[in-house]
Amino acid sequence: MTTTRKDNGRPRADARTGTSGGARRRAKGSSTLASERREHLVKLAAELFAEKGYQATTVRNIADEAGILSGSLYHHFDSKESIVDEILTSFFDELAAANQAALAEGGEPREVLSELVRICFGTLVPHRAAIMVLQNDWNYLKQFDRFDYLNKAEAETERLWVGQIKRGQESGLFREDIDPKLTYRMIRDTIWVTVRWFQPEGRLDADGLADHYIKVLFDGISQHR
Amino acid sequence: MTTTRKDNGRPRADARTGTSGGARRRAKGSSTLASERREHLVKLAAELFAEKGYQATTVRNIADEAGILSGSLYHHFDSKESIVDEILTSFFDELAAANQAALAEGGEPREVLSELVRICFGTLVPHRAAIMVLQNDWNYLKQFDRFDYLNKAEAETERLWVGQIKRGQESGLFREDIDPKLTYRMIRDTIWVTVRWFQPEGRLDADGLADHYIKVLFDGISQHR
Amino acid sequence: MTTTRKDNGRPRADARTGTSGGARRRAKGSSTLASERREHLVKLAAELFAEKGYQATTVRNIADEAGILSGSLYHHFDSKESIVDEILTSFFDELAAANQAALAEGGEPREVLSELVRICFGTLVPHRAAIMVLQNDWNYLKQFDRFDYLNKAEAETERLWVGQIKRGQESGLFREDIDPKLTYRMIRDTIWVTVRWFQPEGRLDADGLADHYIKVLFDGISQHR
Amino acid sequence: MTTTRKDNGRPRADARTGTSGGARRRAKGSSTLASERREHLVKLAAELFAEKGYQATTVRNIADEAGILSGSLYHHFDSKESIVDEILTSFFDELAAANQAALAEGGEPREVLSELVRICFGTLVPHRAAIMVLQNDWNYLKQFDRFDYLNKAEAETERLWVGQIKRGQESGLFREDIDPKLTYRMIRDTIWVTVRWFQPEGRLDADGLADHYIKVLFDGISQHR
DNA sequence: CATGAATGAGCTTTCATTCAT
DNA sequence: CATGAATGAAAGCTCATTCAT
Repeated sequence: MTTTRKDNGRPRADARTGTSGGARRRAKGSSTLASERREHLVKLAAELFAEKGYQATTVRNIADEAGILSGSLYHHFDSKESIVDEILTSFFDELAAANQAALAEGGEPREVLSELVRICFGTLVPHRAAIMVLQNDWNYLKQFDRFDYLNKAEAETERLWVGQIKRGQESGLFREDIDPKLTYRMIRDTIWVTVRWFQPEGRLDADGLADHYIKVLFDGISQHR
Repeated sequence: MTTTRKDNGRPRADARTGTSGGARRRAKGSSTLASERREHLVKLAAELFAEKGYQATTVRNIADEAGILSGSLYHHFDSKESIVDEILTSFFDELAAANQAALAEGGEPREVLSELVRICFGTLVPHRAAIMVLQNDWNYLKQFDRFDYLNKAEAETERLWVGQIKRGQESGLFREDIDPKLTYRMIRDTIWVTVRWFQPEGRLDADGLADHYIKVLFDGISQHR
Repeated sequence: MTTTRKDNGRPRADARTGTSGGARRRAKGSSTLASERREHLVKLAAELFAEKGYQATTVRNIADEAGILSGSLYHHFDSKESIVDEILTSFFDELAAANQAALAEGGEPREVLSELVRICFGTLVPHRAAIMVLQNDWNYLKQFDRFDYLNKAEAETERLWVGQIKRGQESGLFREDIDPKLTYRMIRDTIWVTVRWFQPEGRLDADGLADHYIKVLFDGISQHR
Repeated sequence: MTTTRKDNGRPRADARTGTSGGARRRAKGSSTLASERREHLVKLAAELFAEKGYQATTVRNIADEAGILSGSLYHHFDSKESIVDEILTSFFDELAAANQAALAEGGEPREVLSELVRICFGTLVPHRAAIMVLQNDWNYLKQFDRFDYLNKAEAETERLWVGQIKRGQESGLFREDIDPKLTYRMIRDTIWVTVRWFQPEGRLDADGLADHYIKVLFDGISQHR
């Protein structure tokens, strides 16, 4: 048995931290190479999923891009689903970690919320494909049990945001007449959906977008003298 | 020559205005009946597209829902594409008309913008399927030339919104430090994306949602003394 | 029951002679009108079969051409096969009659053969479609029992031609070293296949073609002093 | 990059000359084997096309004959069209090469023409299917752009034949009162159409047929004392 | 006679996946 | 690890034909 991960596609803890256990086990480091190959394939697939959509991307498309035959992909992944799973998992894991860190740092609700917004916008470039898939293909992917964990992660995120909004209302910082849950959803969607047209090379980069949005979010578009 | 429309799937003018020319022909009643049957099928398809997505919905799914065989659908439509085309066209036509009407009525930019927002939220229920398809399947559909007209319609809508935002800035009503185009896109996306979780039977109906969003949009979530 | 012929598609004797029995039965002559309508439809179908081929021509193509719906064709014919059957039958009947007449007239084998050749070329215009179908679609149609009669008719024609060739050889008019049956087949094919490129409006009309071919057939292309 | 040819179906030069480049690569042997499999499938398809016609032969028919599923054929070919394309191309390439060789050898027009006739008859057995398809299905296939090259090839062949006929007329060998183009077409058609009834096992083989036809062509069927 | 709706069988093609080599 | 061949299920679509109205 090799260390190649074909089982569930969910990265094990050590795979994410970068301290590959495989390297320790294999003097020659071949499993690390394998892992690099694997990550390369995931990246290629991600690009295609982002561009054409998950369903419209065939495993042959991915294989072609990698210069191999479609059947050969199954040495690295046990299904097309497991590839996208890997893309999504890595995104969610990173996001959750960043969110936790922001929370841990503490501060006024406005500061925390701003930081959460900035974190979201910050994933737009490194996790473009995952967000694109979530925006375009989630309606399809949600039917598979294997992706249930995404709903759980999202619920947890919602809990966290809504908590901050309520805290802001209680401390008199935020208006009383807004619905925390509703407001969270709108913020969330507004941010993620930008992935469809956002161009990192454009006039505004991700940080610029975040700043712009934070302004509007907290104070609206009206002129307040 | 028959009245069955299989050609381009784009509704004729009289079909959109509501003063159905077909009604006048009702003497034989067949053309109206045919049109009703057709509309019924479109509705069934729309429901399925909304729920499962365009690609994941098979023509057999649609036919099953209608209690006929898949081949029989082709008596009414040229192709699967032409069905979704019909759904989208009817949405865009109605939206464009409503937008024009709002513009024509005039008023301060804040009033016009509020009305535009309300119009958008107002389509959430009657055109749920079209909006759902646009959110979930546009990335796929855009590759087909036949849907190019949607891009044109969207460009026109953008022109209209951005015009109002700029007018508001010029008259000192809206902040100078927001980007009109960017702001429009965020508003647009924030509204349409709600289709994914909006439940008309829930706590807030479409009007309630609109009001809530208009508040946040103009004045932000911060408490302004 | 009307006099409309839906049964086997093979014209009854009186239908071919032109002295329509139907006219006698119906004072109003409606059946004659029906017959004209029917013949018109056959003509339209023939044109399409000639141009696109039998298989590639759909009953909808035919109906479209006639300005009716495909189902309506089945009031006149009981199947697509019966339409082509009618086209072929009328061709073969006329050809057989002309051949018989040529035989009956008698004369030297060279004269008779020339006449037979001329008859064949003479059908090129009035029976273009039938000949085209026979050239292009016979390989497909032959599988259906209903067209077996065409083989019999062809066998009879072959008997007749071969008889003349043999008679010519016996009387010393034709070379001894040619195979009668083989020669017949080549003559036959050479003539009919011209339907693919023959243009009645071109440099040579059907008679011109016949004369040209007769020259070559009897004396070859070599210069004989 | 693999050696499997799915692109245009037109054989590469080395595949036609017989000095298979694949043979050199035989070390692994896979590419040669693949090519053999492919050729085998083409042969099976050719047989079916010849017997039932191109349109009437389904890809399932072909797959059944090969003992595989219809979808599996698409591992080897792009489409049904590309299979027949391969059949026709290989025929035309070989014919063109043989014609060129005959021309290059030179000789009196009568000799050259005789050789051309013999070449045509000579393809009757090895390329039976291609010729059959051309006779029966060309009327259908010609509508596809991909087969335009066949028209060009035919035009080139015509140029070549007509040139020889004219040369014969100028040198006084052939009669002046025959139309070169017309004569060519009749010769051409007379030869190819024999594919419909020619049986290599019969009384005359392809050479016998050719000799018989050459006799009639040059000197006619009349007894010339 | 014609319509309009539907049938039912079949079509070519696609595609994720498997597996012996 | 990769290939090449195949599977098997399903996809969108076509078409001759039927039949109640």
